[in-house]
Amino acid sequence: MEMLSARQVKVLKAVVEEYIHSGEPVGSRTLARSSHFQLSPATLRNVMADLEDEGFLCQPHTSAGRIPTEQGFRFYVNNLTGLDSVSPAAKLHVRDRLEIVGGRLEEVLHDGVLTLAQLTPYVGVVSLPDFRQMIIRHIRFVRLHECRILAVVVSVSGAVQNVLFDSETSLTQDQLNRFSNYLNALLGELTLSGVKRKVLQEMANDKRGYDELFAQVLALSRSFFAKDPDQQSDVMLDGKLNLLEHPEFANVERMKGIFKAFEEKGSILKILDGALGGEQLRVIIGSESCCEEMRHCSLVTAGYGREDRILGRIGVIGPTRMDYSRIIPLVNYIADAMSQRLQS
Amino acid sequence: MEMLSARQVKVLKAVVEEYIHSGEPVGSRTLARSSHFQLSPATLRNVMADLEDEGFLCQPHTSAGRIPTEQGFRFYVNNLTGLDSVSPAAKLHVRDRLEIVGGRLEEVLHDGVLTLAQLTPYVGVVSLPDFRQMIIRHIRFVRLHECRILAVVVSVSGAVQNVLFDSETSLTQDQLNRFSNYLNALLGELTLSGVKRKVLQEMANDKRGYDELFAQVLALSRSFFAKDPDQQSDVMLDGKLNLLEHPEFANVERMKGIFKAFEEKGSILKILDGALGGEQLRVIIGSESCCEEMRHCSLVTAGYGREDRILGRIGVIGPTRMDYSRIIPLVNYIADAMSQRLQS
DNA sequence: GTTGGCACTCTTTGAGTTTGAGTGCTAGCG
DNA sequence: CGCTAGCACTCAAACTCAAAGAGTGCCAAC
Repeated sequence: MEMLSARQVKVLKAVVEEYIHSGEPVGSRTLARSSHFQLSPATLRNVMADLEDEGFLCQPHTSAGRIPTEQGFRFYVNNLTGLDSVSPAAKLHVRDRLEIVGGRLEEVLHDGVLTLAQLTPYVGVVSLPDFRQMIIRHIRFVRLHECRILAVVVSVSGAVQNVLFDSETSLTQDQLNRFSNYLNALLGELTLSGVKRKVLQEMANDKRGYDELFAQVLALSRSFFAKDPDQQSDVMLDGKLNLLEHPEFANVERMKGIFKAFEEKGSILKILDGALGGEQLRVIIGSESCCEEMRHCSLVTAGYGREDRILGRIGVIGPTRMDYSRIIPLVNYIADAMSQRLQS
Repeated sequence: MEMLSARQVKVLKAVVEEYIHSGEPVGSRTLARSSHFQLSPATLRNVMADLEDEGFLCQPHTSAGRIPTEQGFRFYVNNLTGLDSVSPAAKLHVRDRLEIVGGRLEEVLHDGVLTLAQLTPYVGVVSLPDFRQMIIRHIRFVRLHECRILAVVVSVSGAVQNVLFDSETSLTQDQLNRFSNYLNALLGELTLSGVKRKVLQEMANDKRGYDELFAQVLALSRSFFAKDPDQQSDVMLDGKLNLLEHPEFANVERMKGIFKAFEEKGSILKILDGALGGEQLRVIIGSESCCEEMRHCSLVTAGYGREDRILGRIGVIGPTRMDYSRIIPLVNYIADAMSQRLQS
């Protein structure tokens, strides 16, 4: 890729912003008029032709204006200077909502996507942490029926997960209570997979096999872990309807594709957490998501979590023609606010 | 409404079925050709004109064929004879899926809507039972943090509900276990609201105030019931995308309205459970739902539950032009199968 | 009561035309 | 050498117009 001249950069930026604003291909005349260039349309045409050669712009058809290519958007986003700051009203909105909501992880996350869907014309999205990697506060067993047992697993961040499984022998609730106590005493700062590993390890070298209670706890744990809460992580979406307001999605076919991608959340999850490098902010533009249906969408996401550990990502999905300079700071702000909320 | 002659009924039925099949307004010629009437188009025109006067048919514009009005569909549905029987393949599908799925209420219901969404080109819908009216098997309390407590409520039909609340005093898990045991011993065949009523009653006439443990259980229960799991009932939907395949929803505006109704599930719930008369089968056609957005949709639902008590309704949402004679038996079949599954 | 015929209505389709926005190119200016 | 004005060209969108096709209503005849 060639180095762009200062003027080219300025023109590209103007084209992108005008296009984000209007949604129409932008021509040399509009650009000359609306913008504060002291250049004639003819000159701008030359510059734009160069930018097209370099792959930053393209034309839907010969007699139309230019629209940015993905590469154009990418350049624009990478060289974004002077981001908008989050409006005080939005800040208030975010804070207010977070005040009200209870401390359970799911509630906080749900509140986050809801807020994003309200403050932007896009879809709010958040990936739930992989439960197996969360640090467990405790596990309780509830006897449902004969051997049928419900395990209630609570993480330190307040996520609650129910896991249904069968034990090998019928146990009373009293026994289960004792087992719970015993097991909880064992868990230090462990993740669910950590506990699993520890339990399996202990079983392998049964040097403590003489301890009756311990053996029983292990047996139960094995049944429990066999079930493996393999729903792993998940995503929440909100504001899908927002997308319908955008002219680029008036096309029913395109809409169908996107909604299909939303329905099977796996693909969204893959995009969100794929290559979990853990950068704080991430912008995925169009086909960069490697998801055919999401070709016309962009994602702006930020990691949330406790201290240095990123638990998941929250952000928005919208058309590639997204108001990046407003959205990026907003997503960052909400991710920060949520992280703080989870800290407490 | 005038009495219809046998011939009028036959023509109306033919028009409805042809329209359900093709989606196009049906004209006198097609009707004369496709159907096994021994009548000329001209005669059929006369009959159809009469049916239009009576309000059973209408014309989109003068030079088009006729389409059934809601009244026409209503008559058709009410006088449906010779319903299709459920195909063996569909029966197998339903049974197979129900075999696999676990016994938890939510799982069974979710499986039901999923199956409907797969077997029909419509949206599967089910209303979850009002939790407050379900008979409780037991309640467990789990200490999350200081006064913060998680109640796990399990119904006899296997529904599990988590309720988060704060107790007035800090309690240990051991205390909570004892309280759980005590409370569970109390619950007979009671619903959650029944338990609530009983607890409040006992508190009022505190003739047993001397019993320390009992007093504490009551105090905790009060905190718990203050929280009141007021999410009450809820609906699950599946297969929303199916609707996009129907030509009548190619219109983006109309689609938007329907999806909006889906998003705020309250309105769907109201349609489903509204006037919970408890008929086994119910067909709601177009504006009969009294929901503006659902004007172009029909619902076919059947009640499911245990023995004589209807817990909720399951069925499909589709265009008014729905294949009623196939859908009605299918919905009935699935509701029955689910009820049986819940029985066991 | 039923039917054939006919005039009429209205949508749909496609071809042809116009309009307008926008481009590329070139010659000329400072 | 960079910038600009002008001009020819392109193409999509909008519009008009006519023809085709589906269907109706009505009337007279069987």
